[in-house]
Amino acid sequence: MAYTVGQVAKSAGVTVRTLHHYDEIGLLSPSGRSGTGYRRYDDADLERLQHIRYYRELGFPLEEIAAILNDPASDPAAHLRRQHELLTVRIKRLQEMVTAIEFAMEASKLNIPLTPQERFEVFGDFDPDAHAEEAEQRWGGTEAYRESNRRVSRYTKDDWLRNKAENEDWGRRFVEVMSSGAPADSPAAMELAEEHRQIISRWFYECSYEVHTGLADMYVADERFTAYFERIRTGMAAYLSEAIHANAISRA
Amino acid sequence: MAYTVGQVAKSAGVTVRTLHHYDEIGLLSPSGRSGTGYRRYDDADLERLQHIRYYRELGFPLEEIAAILNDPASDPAAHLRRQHELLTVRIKRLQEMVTAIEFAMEASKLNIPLTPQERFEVFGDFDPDAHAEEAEQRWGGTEAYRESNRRVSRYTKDDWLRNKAENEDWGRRFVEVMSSGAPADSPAAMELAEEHRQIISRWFYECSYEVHTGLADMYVADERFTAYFERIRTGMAAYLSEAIHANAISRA
DNA sequence: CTTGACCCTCACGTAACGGCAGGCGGGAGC
DNA sequence: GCTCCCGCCTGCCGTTACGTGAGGGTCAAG
Repeated sequence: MAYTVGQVAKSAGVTVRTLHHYDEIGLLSPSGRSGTGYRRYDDADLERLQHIRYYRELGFPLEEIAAILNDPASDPAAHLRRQHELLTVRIKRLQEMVTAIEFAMEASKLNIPLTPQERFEVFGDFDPDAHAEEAEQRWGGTEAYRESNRRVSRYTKDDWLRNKAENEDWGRRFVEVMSSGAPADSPAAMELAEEHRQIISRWFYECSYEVHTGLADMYVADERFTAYFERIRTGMAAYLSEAIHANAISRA
Repeated sequence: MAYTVGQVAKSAGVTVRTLHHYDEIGLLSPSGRSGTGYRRYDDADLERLQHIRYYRELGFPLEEIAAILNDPASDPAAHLRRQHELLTVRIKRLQEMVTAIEFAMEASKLNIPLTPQERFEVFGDFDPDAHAEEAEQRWGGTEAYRESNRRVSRYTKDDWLRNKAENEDWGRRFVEVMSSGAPADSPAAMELAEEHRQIISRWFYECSYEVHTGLADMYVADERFTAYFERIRTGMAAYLSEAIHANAISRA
């Protein structure tokens, strides 16, 4: 039931220095000391540290965390509730960022210029004068980044040409199906919609049916995307959008 | 097509000082200056800033961002792909944190002690010696936090007593249904499972059917949770779990 | 031609630790 | 009982990513 700094640091995923720092500023002082001055943490200290870690992950400054944790009005359960709420808000925000990236990616693929607002919309929508920053240290050393780095750098100039060719080939065949008079929910059109989805998944990002229909909506909702497809073939934006929706429904 | 620092700062959601800083360290130098020395940013600068903001949000140190962006091997599209991937990884991690909170909340509700590993599991699973930190500044000023604060602090001692009473009342009625011999997928049992879900939603966090079945699984998978329910009534853990699952299926 | 909002360059301040120096403590192996 | 290495201690200076003025030009609207 009593732990040393090293043990606490290891299990909580922080450094000893961090625990020293928390002690210095009075955010987390161990409940006791050994005869020789060693810090001794108990289970209550660990619970407090758990809350500290979560609030830190959510971006709160230490001073504020101290204020929140020392507030006698909110017990441990209240903190868990608040953390749960803040986490879900945050997840929502990251999901919006993902959507924004997908939008930017489509725009970049189709050579459509973005306005400043569109580029930064997702950053500027909470408090007009308080914006969110983040400084997650040493992410560069994590698996996720290395993996991403490996994948991204695998694309060579050659790959790009192949991707372009694949896209153009798909476009030709899609126009053919359109011209044949087959409806947008015909097997042939749906098959090409599915191929469209798989091309995105292969070259860009895992494109679920949900994400795919999101793109479809974008194609008809945003006039620049619409214009891009209309230049290829009149009515293509709506037709493609419908085919994507039909495909998503039939595969679900 | 040319913007001043102030305009860029406003639309990108950063301060002028930040842009000055990026200029100083050579991360983002405006493409030109006016005759009187004013910084002039163009669209390419904005695109670069967009990438900087996303990488920052993902926690990369500025130096590394500079290295990534100056790498001739990866074009803008490659950055978007990488950001998309990193964001989804991050979302997954936050979702794991949410689950961990739900676990901790149930444990706290039922007075079950957690081991250090369980408290910090979610923090310690990437690189054994490189952990993720975050310092999103001024979150304390955002809407999300204030809202959360308002909600959490609304609970008074009185509320807690009411919550406890509500829970006990539910428990009594649940045991009654069990004793009546009705199967776990009977309307009566399912009705009480639904009520269980709504009590959680009302008092703790929005508990979807998915989250609810997650809890149900926990009740039978973790012996401490099982033991808690078994002390109330033999077979209750499995019965409750089954009722929750049946309820979720029938409502979906 | 003034005035207020906006821009410039220093330059010091801050938060949350990282990292090292210099020194004590402790337990396991001889 | 001694040694040896690892873990703990307390300073203390360094770093990142800006914040926050100070002191002084600039630009457009009235």
